[in-house]
Amino acid sequence: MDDIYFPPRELEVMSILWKLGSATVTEVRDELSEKLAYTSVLSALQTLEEKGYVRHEAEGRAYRYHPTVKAERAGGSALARIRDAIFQGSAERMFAQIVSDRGLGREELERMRKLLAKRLEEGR
Amino acid sequence: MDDIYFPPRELEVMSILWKLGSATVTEVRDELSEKLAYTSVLSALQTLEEKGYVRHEAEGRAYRYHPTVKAERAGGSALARIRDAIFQGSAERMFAQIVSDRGLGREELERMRKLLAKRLEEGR
DNA sequence: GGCTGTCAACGGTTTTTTCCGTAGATGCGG
DNA sequence: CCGCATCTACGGAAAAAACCGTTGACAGCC
Repeated sequence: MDDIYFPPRELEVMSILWKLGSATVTEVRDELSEKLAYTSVLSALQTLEEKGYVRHEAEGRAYRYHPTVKAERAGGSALARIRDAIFQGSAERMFAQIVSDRGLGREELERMRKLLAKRLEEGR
Repeated sequence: MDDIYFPPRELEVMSILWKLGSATVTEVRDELSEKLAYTSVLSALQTLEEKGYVRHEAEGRAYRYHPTVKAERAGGSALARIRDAIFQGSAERMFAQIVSDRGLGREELERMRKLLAKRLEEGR
């Protein structure tokens, strides 16, 4: 599949767009962890647009940027890359790493269990 | 925790070191998906060493490179980054994405179920 | 000793990523 | 209409990443 990859800053910008659904330059800027110049944020968005990961439409005088890639798809690509490169292709090992997170709550784990159970049924 | 991040090529090199346990420049080179010049591979390893992710020892005339970071730890860091940036902090959503992979076999899913069950017990 | 092959060091080019200053357009309040 | 604020476009600097040519060191072989 075409492989989606975001360098650190571009990933942070995409993260904001996924969270907000869409955003203007100023809105992205306000959400960033570090305070960057307006033009820096604009540049990032323009780069992402050039790569085809976002599009924009006019909104008053400003542009509103929309992601053109779903988070799930980017996530799938990123997870596959990690699974293959770091866990040597083992989804199980990757899963073990996720599950070992001490910050996981009981409810969250329960919902994972349900999801897995459902997947085991349907999958035959 | 200190955040571990590998750009694409460096990740591929690390992947090979994790797989083989350790490797010389030539061995890494032979495993690479694209055929790079010897010096290109050496450069990548030297960069990684500068960043502290590998170390080397003499082996005959050559150097043998060892990862100084465990795959699990790099994996944990990468997964946390994906969870936060792409799945907006939801391990559950991330998990759902993993589980939706059609390539997952029944046995693998079963072992995941067991892992999760165990985690649910011990966690109180 | 001279030749050959393998190796690391060094330096440099190219490309990508990150960041921002400046300039020009436009809208708004007075 | 003027000044001010807000926005995009443009270009470019700076840093990081990717790649490799050249050089000199050294070992093995004849």
